[in-house]
Amino acid sequence: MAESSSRHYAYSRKQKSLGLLCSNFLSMYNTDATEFIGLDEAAAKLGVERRRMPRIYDIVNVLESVGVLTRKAKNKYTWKGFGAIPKALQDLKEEGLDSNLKKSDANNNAKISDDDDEDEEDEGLSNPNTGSQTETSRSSSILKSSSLKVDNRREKSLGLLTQNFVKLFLCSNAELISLDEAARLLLGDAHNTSVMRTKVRRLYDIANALSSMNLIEKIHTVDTRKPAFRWLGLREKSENGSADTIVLNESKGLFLQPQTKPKKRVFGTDVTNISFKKSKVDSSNEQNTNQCIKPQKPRKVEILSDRSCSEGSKQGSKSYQFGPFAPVNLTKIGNTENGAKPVQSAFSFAIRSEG
DNA sequence: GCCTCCCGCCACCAT
DNA sequence: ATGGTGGCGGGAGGC
Repeated sequence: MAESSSRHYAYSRKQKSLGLLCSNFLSMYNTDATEFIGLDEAAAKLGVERRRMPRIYDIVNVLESVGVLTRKAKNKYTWKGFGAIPKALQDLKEEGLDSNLKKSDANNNAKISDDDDEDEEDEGLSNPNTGSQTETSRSSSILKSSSLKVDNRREKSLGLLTQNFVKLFLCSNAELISLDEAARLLLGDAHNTSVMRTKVRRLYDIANALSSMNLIEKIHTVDTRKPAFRWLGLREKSENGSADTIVLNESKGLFLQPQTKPKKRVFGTDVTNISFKKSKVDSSNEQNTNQCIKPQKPRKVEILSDRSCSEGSKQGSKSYQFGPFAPVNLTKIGNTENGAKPVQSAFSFAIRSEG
């Protein structure tokens, strides 16, 4: 044990990060040729040692949660690809909304009010056994337990947690959810600090994997410095490249927010200010690059995103774009120097009020 | 026994 | 120093 601390700096933790591993995993298999994936083989190709197999499992579980993979058998997965994500999200959303209805029924339809109590607390993602079926309902493999006992193990699985985490975004109008809030919502209400801490730890894992797919983005709020996640979902770029429209498939532009200055309230946190910043991963010398960009409102915003937001993906620019999970050299930090950044969308978190 | 992977200690690192 | 991040691997549950 003592030696673990004596590890030289010969290597960087980043090189072993879950996010990077996930990126590499994705770029390695994201081809038409991919059909089946053997975890041992994957580990070997990625240079993952045996003892680090748990990391592979972590990734695979997250990927499976969003439809990219499907478990076939032990150590065996079927590659579905990114094209399967929309459908998976759709299902997830339906599941979430469904269970949501059951719970709060016609209780809070027009929750346009403001207040501050988290109305999404009833998100219906907490229940342990009662409504658990809704969550894993059609998740194919995940549920194959068939027994009502819903293994404790399953309940705490990274995969289920991932799905619930995603539902948080899909089923609410929030685009931004703080780490704390996510942990709280996903846990119910932790009066136990250690339990919360553990949950948060898992959230980091999930977030890293999801980030490498560009489904979410990690950011920091200015005032409290607390970490938060921003839903990116499946984005579509307009020819302009300026409009970062979030298009969750056929779901009536759920996350699109007008600029009607919502009531800034981000799950408990008062994120009044947010400003863009760049990734820390390859932040060689970009400390001055992160000036506060001011939209049009007088309030400045500062978002410290770990993984830059807009990336110059060179894929077809018409349909969905799953960020370029950069190969080994990751860190894209596309072009981030001019204003014109889609900062606005950062305001989209408020309660959507539309008529 | 091997496959899975939950759990949380504690080092790392930005502030 | 503080507190967010996250590598890491022990160990337990599930075949």
